[in-house]
Amino acid sequence: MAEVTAPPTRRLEILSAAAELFARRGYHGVSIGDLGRAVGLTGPALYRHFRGKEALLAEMLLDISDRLLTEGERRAEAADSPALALDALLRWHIDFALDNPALITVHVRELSNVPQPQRREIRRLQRAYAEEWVRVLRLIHPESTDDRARSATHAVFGLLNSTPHSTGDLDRDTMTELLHAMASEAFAGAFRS
Amino acid sequence: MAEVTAPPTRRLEILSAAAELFARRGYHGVSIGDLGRAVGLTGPALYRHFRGKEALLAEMLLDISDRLLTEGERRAEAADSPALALDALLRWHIDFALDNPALITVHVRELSNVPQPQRREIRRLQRAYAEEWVRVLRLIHPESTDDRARSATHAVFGLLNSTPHSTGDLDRDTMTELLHAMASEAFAGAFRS
DNA sequence: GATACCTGTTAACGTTGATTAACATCGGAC
DNA sequence: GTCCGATGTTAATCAACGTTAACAGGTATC
Repeated sequence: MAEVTAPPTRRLEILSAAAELFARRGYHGVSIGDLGRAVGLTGPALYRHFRGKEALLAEMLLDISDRLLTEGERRAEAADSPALALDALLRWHIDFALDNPALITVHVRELSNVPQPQRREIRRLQRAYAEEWVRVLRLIHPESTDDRARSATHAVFGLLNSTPHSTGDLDRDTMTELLHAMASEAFAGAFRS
Repeated sequence: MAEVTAPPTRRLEILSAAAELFARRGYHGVSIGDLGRAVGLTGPALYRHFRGKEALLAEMLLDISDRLLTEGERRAEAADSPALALDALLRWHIDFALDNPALITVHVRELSNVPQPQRREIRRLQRAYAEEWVRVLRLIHPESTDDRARSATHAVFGLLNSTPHSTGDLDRDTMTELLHAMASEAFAGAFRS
């Protein structure tokens, strides 16, 4: 019995292919037919797995936002000091971005195409994730302000999420260390008066 | 014939409105009708000013790429030292991004929707602009590599271009100095062994 | 004051796209 | 062996979109 529902490998396969295509051509630039073809099916077959194109995008973004927030909070709270918590957030985000460049791209670009009930929830998760960074930053720099920490956080997100546009000149480990060094110093610079 | 062409104020008005809409909803998410309505016209009226939707986007991206490159090179070469040239590039890019958040967004997202003859030219300009940064960085850090400088440059572009996503919490001057400090330190961190 | 060009408009066309309907196959439960 | 749910397919529907055609007003020039 072990399993409650059959392994939904098809859904995941579709979501993965869709992320790739949405990242490359944008949500509206990809048709249901394209999506099906990418996994060896016809367009209408997708309706056996998703309510529609918007629902597919919504599920994708919800999943990303939730993973970022949940694991980010977990690692930050497991750290022994604010400085180490920031380091944990940085490493988690960098790993995620390097592992899932397409997801990061879609996450940052396509929110506006998600219909309302779920758009609000995704926004909430994204905001909560950013606020976790702000919280940790304020512990390290209590003399600063939330606004400044928030702007610095978004700037560092931009830096880390630039990964997809970097044509893989550097190997993975080098890239990880480069991004970590740049982001750390960027934060330091943000709070040096 | 005195005048070669009448002052193309309508064209500029359309381009400006289109940048705003493309940034918010994506190229395919905006119809010709939307574009016309945004400037108080009907859709087909746009064909009096542009060959079509793709041509409009192409012109927009060509103009941005050219302005970034031309003025960037001008300022970098007017500087008295590599360090000052980098500073000039930073200030130019920050000013441009804060002045034209919508253009920056479109510039970075919609290249794939430009048809081929012009897509290649835009790519060329974008690459040349990035290479100008790489060139200046290598003058400052001759012990590093082009690959590393290129990756660092793209990361800093990501940081600077995050502006549009930052909900204007900070005033313009504060934001300028924050971005400048973060980007400068990010570069420093990229080349500290 | 007729002519022509510039800049609009509305109506029509052809295509594409998301979605749904109707029908097929297949594997397991009974 | 039959029945059924899960998962596909192809054909049909309906709206939206980019583009073009046909037509109109205004201004400027001769």
